Amino acid sequence: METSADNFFFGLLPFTVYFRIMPATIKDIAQSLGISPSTVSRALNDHPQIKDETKKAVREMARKLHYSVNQAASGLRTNKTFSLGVVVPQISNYFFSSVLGGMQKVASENDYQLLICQTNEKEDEELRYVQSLVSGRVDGLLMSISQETQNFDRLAEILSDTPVVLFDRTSEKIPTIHVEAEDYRGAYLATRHLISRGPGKIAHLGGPRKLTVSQNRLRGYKDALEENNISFDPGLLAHCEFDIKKVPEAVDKILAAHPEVKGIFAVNDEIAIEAILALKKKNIRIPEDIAVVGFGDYPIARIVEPNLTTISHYPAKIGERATHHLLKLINHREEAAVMKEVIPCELINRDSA
Amino acid sequence: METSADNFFFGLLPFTVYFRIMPATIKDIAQSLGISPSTVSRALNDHPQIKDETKKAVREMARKLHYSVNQAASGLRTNKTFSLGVVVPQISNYFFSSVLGGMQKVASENDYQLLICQTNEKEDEELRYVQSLVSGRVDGLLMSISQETQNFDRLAEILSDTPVVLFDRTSEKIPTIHVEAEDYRGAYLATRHLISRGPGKIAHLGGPRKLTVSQNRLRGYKDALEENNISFDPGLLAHCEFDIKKVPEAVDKILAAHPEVKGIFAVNDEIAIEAILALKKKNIRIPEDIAVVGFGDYPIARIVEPNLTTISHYPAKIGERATHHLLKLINHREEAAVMKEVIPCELINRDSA
DNA sequence: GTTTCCATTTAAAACGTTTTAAATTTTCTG
DNA sequence: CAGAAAATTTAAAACGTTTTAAATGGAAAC
Repeated sequence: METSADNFFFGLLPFTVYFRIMPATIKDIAQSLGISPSTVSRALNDHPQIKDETKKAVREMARKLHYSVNQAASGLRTNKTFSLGVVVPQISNYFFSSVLGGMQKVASENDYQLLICQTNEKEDEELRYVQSLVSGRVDGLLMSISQETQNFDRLAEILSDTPVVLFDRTSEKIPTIHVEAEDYRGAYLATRHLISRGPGKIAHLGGPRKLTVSQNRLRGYKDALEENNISFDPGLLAHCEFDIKKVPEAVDKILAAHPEVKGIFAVNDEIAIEAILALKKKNIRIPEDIAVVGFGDYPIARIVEPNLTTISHYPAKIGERATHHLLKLINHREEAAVMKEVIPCELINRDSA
Repeated sequence: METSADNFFFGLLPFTVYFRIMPATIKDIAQSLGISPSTVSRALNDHPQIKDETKKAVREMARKLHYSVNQAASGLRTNKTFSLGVVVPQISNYFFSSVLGGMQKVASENDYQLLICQTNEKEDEELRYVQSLVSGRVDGLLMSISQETQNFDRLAEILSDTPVVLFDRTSEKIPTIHVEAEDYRGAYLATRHLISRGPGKIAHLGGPRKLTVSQNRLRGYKDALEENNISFDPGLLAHCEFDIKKVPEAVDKILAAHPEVKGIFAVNDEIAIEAILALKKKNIRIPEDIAVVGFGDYPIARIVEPNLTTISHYPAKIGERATHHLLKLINHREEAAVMKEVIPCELINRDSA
């Protein structure tokens, strides 16, 4: 744990930090007012059977003593934590951090807090986090499945006891509410847009094969081709696994097999932009020689030259809706049903296609 | 809460989700093995006084019954939550989401979890979150102060009872451990780099005046000028408040007053890139006419044209170190002292300067 | 066959809250 | 002013865990 950065300490002030004076409890309030703890508890929770006068006195004393409720105790008694667990493959990533922002918003509007975990796409970390969150830490789970995850049995088993909403990276093996971007239609729109620019072959730089997201975008691409009587050619498809380092090679491979390619649809904006960089390095003009469409409308899309035409899929909205559903699951579980919400996509027409 | 997106539901499968079969407790394990709950508790915690044979039996039964410890109960008894609260102005932002990634890493290595809140730069939300986190939810706090925050008294009071580490957005009014980027030196390096390109005026697009981060970067800029016998000219300084919409106007203002400007140092990469876009729109060549240096080394820095010369300040590292210090504070509070760690910066030389 | 000692196990209390059921006080009715 | 009804408060138990202090049982020592 110790690193060389330890050398960068400078003492600012020569005193030591102290803390954790035992915080005030309900009993303390009761004692100092000469009333019972149950009355204090009820007063604090605005129970109708408590006299207004008493409530006022209790609240005042609570403030005076810096009282704040012990969540562990309250949670133990009520079986509610007012926390939601979030399990994502990666936090520092435009898509997921935006989703998290949306989740935070809705959670906080409803007085819930977010416990956020990052799986690094590892199946075992994912399982460990889910396990830990489910054990009395959270009232429900928001989850986006890691790339690596193969075995859904254990996960489904753990989750069968807990309200959970899956978002973006979903699996039908976990029967619950799913919130996804309109990946299929987005890809369809993107591909159709490329086709509409004129005759020529359209290639696809795909994502990890296992992910439903990639699969749906691939289907959208294929269906758009088919609808325009273009037969799908596997030589025009390369999978980059969300890894930008693989892009130049993938572009080379496609161009070698099909020098006449007129358009590329990439599974996301990062890949699309790497493709643009690779094409520019070859002095291929965009969009005149090859047009490029991405997916996601990342902030870079309007910076890269040419500005990237892409599909916007509103990640914050995905987070908001997923959280909305989870809260509904938690608080009205009677009405809960297995279903899927798809957040609409939109084509953002810029200069790259 | 209901939005039009509710229309996008399609039932997937016609059944309802059920959950929350009462989870197994220590008592259940004890009962099914015919031993006492205390023995079970100790066995699960690998207490040395428990026979190996007993431990094995307990662990097996725990697995069989899908037992997992109730954190609320355990936390209530031990006064430990193994959670760290994180309060940031914004989650979906390259800098903060990267910091969060670093925090998650160190926290998880030490079996801690992260409770993450977003203040949206609002003082009242900040106070509300801190209040709520501190009340028995977390063992300590990682915090980056919101822009709006004026009154540190209440905050300092609440935090005096809890281990807390401030990062990036710090304030000396809260005497504890601070972890910051080397803002002063980074700005100094950036400005010196611009000066070294040849004679000419160097402008600065500054951040929110209240933030120590902005202040330190401004100091670095000024000191680099002074060291090269260039007197600071307020007409070369414009504050954009981290708001990219204000950049074109700020650039115009500076250029109107000083058409002979040869370099611009921006408080962060986003601002720098907006400045580049604004300059390009005026057909000003970068870096030949005006050179630009940013701060942060965001992913866009290597995409924009020309590629942005910038200062890398390693956000994940900031998160890792802050968490490291907080865990130390929590677990060895005797050694705790008020101090500051500064994470080194580095100039990343690309094409814009 | 006691006694001592050691290794294990256990009963019971505690953490701070909420809540059921009962008790107390106040107000109303005639 | 008694008695009923209503309003308000309270005692005590419960949530699931950890932990102190005490108990149990068996082996070793005498």
